[in-house]
Amino acid sequence: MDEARKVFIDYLHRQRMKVTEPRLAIVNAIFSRQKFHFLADDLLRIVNARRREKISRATVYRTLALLEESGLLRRERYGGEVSSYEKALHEGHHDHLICTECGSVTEFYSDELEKTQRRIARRHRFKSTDHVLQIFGVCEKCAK
Amino acid sequence: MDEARKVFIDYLHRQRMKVTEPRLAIVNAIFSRQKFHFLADDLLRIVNARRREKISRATVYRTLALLEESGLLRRERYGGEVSSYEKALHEGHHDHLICTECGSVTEFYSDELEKTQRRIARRHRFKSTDHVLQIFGVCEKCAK
DNA sequence: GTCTATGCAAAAGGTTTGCATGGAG
DNA sequence: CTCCATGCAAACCTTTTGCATAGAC
Repeated sequence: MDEARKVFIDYLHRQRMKVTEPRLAIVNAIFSRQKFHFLADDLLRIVNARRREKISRATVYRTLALLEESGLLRRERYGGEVSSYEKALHEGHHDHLICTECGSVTEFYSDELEKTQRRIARRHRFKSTDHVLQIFGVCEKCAK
Repeated sequence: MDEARKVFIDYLHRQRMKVTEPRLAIVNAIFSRQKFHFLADDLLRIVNARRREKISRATVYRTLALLEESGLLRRERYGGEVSSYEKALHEGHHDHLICTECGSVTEFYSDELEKTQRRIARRHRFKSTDHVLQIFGVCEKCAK
């Protein structure tokens, strides 16, 4: 996605930060791939796979933080110890079905669910801004 | 709650593990308090507050693991880096309203929500076993 | 007495940071 | 030319583990 690249560059300009090669390489690595979720460590490996001058772990983490601030990524932790990152460009909030067998994550969106949640929040006089719903279980493939 | 203490002791017996003073001190500290959620580090501080012979961090973690295995606690991670533990005695599944201002956690249960989730899982041919729903926002108190 | 639990300190594992240097603007 | 970004290594922080000793059964 060149869309993401553009958003990121705009963000850097707005913040008077520099558009550097390592930063671009990282956004490209993330958004030219179709996977929605990944771990910092996987990204490090992927982005450096075909490079002579390796990008350091520190830079990967620093760039992930920028991507999060710019709204391009969302950082999450599913019960595990490591953070995973999710692309946020394909916006429109959604929730997750997480397979405990193979670890696959399926996204879904349900308007009904959103409405129910808003109703619950209202009932508790809670001003909700966001939510995370993870349904754990076994996906179709693993169920066979 | 003496209920929890009893369940824990039974569990230890069943596992041929020892009922030691530090273990009892930890269950008591957790279940004589009304809070449902806490961090390992807070627990360490609380349990040692009035003790001459301090319980070590290692023992606290080891005991928390036992309490989790025995079903008395549930371990969770809300986006932060540290685990928090939730008492599981007051059973019956429930979800959380989490205030991003003061960090307070309010529990709720909605049958309608449960049904909707089951419907979604079915639609995706996903065998759900469990789920976690966290609604983030601002609680009534902090909203003022 | 035996064998598990404890404390201590060190190890782990993911993430962050300080500092000197390299490179964008 | 001026600062910000990078790499490296060390620091961090929570949690886990190895080992010698203390204590439950």
